[in-house]
Amino acid sequence: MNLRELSRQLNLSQTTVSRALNGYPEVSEQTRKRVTEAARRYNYSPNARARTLATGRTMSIGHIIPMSKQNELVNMVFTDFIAGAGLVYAQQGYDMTLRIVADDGKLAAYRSFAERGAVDGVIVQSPTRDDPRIDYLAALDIPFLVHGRASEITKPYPWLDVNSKRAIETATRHLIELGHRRIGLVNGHEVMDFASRRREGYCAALTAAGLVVDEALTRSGDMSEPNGYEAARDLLAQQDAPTAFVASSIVMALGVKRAVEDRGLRIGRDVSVVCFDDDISFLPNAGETPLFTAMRSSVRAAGQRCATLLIERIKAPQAPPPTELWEAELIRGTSSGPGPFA
Amino acid sequence: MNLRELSRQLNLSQTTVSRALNGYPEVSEQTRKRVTEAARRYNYSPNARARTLATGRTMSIGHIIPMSKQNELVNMVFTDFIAGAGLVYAQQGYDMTLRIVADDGKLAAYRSFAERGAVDGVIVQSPTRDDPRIDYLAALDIPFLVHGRASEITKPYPWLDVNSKRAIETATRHLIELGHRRIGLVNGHEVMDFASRRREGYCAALTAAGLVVDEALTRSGDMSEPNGYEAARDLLAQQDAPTAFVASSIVMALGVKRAVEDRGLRIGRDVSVVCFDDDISFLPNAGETPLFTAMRSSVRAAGQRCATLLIERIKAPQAPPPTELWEAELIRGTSSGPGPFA
DNA sequence: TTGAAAGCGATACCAG
DNA sequence: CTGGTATCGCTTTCAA
Repeated sequence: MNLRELSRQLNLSQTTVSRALNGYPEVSEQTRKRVTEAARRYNYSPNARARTLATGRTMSIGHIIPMSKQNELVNMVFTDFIAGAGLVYAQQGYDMTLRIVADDGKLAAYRSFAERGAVDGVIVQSPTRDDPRIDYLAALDIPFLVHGRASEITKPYPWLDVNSKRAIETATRHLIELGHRRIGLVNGHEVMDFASRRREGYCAALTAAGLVVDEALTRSGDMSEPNGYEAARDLLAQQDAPTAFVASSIVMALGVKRAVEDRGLRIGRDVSVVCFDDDISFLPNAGETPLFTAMRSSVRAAGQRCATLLIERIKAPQAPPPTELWEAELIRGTSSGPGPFA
Repeated sequence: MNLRELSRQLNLSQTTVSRALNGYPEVSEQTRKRVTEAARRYNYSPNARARTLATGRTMSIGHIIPMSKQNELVNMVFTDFIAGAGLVYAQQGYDMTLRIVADDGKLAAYRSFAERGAVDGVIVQSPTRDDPRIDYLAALDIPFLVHGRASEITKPYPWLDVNSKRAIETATRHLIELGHRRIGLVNGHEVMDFASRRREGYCAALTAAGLVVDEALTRSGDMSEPNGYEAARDLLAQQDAPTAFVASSIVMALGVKRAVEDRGLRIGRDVSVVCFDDDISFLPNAGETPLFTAMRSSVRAAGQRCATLLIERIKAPQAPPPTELWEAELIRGTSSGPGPFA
């Protein structure tokens, strides 16, 4: 049953039926009732494809998820984020259009979404410091929202980010206050914006305490457990090894932990480890610590907020780009499980 | 730039341009070249919304993810499944349309996908024994594929399932061969098809060994760690407590483990635990054991295969519904971590 | 308050 | 091999 048939049954024009069903005020209540009843009786439901063409809106938001060939696994950061965003979309009548792509296909995927008008807006996740997607999307003139920031991009664009720098700064200061003087940094790739901000926080805390930043105590690389392990192992093997670590993610912290224990040291006694993360990827050996729970719900909250902001932007594209900086609470590990802790 | 403008630039009809771009054979190579070049030059890309209406295909597949109010977390089973499916979709030119809904909104969500023609096909996950979605979708005449089965539904429908019964049967037999005579079953809700099959496997193994099924040794409920804990705790508190457990998922096995240890018993010495799972939900205290890895990639594989089957079905709707039963390998835990093991 | 008709931007049939 | 034209099913002016 489509609109034409329905309107014929009712002896009304398509226009009127459409208006009645879409809640336009100029329809008499009586007609509206007739129409809605008939619609229900004939089980009419408007064709989404046609509506989409007629209105120019798809009522769906694009998300692109990179899946690197090597790890073969989708970074689960995206899971909770998507769950949060999806809740908001559902509530607002949007669907999520998801595409899984290889890392090198990301840009093309955004382009395809935007140019073909397949979605009404897109979310950009995990930007690099100079992420090309941002200019690209701005030029294509499609509403978007970045989860994170790209510090090298100066033109205003809409983003929501968590204050990585401050969080790591606080964490590092915490270690300094515990008496540590040689503190290792096990960071992600610093082309990633958040990773470079985390280094800034680390450096800021050291400097503020009158300590010098020793490059030999910092490492950056894949945010994986094995890489955290290797980094910490190397750092611990140095003479004058660090007595504490700042890890840039839980996953890496777990690698650090393993390296520490491999040397026969004990975390919390011989070595302190703190970490910050809104990357709640699958965690080898991570327990359901309060930390972990907090991470998950924090990412979900970010997803919700990003979705909300994006939808607002879709509805009011002229408004100045929203920017929102979240202050992360420093969560001290009180875990009784094998999670990372201070 | 749209088709009409492009065709005017070229002094060709829309028809010809469309044909040239879509690789129809009846276009002369020369024209095709002119067209493709112009398309590139003008950065033309066909409007997805219009194409969707014209062809009647959306080139997207619907997935519905229930998010129960209570646990507030999306069951991560879906993550790897979706990753696998998404890979196939991307490869075949499909997008995934995702909707997160409350448990009680599932049916309506499928309906909305189907009736409005918003997607070309849908995936049904975690069916109950008599899942209403199946008849519903069949009546709506939209291609679908069930991951799992609904044993009470007799009409043929397309599905892919893993042989839960056999897996649990094997696992239970394994325990019997170890000498256990009182074996507890910690199962999911048995309205879920897979859970009822798992019970069947459990019973079959016992019966085959000449043992009687003691209902007092079986529990079913939420597939959560706390529920696994409670179930096992209760069973262990009985006189004549079980000396071994079959858990229906890793998560529950972890609860069982906790209950066992709470009683001062040791797994592998005092009590044996086996589990089967293609539910790779977030695991409190689970390690990246080979078991776990295997689960994840198994679910991903299932996602891939389901996607493939569904797309085939979309392309050949008349073909008899495909059905595929996968035999699960029984993975013995050789984990050195805190995972569940035999 | 209602209706006629013009889009939306492609695809696809039927002629030539 | 190319073109004219109807079509997909709705929304949205514009007129009445």
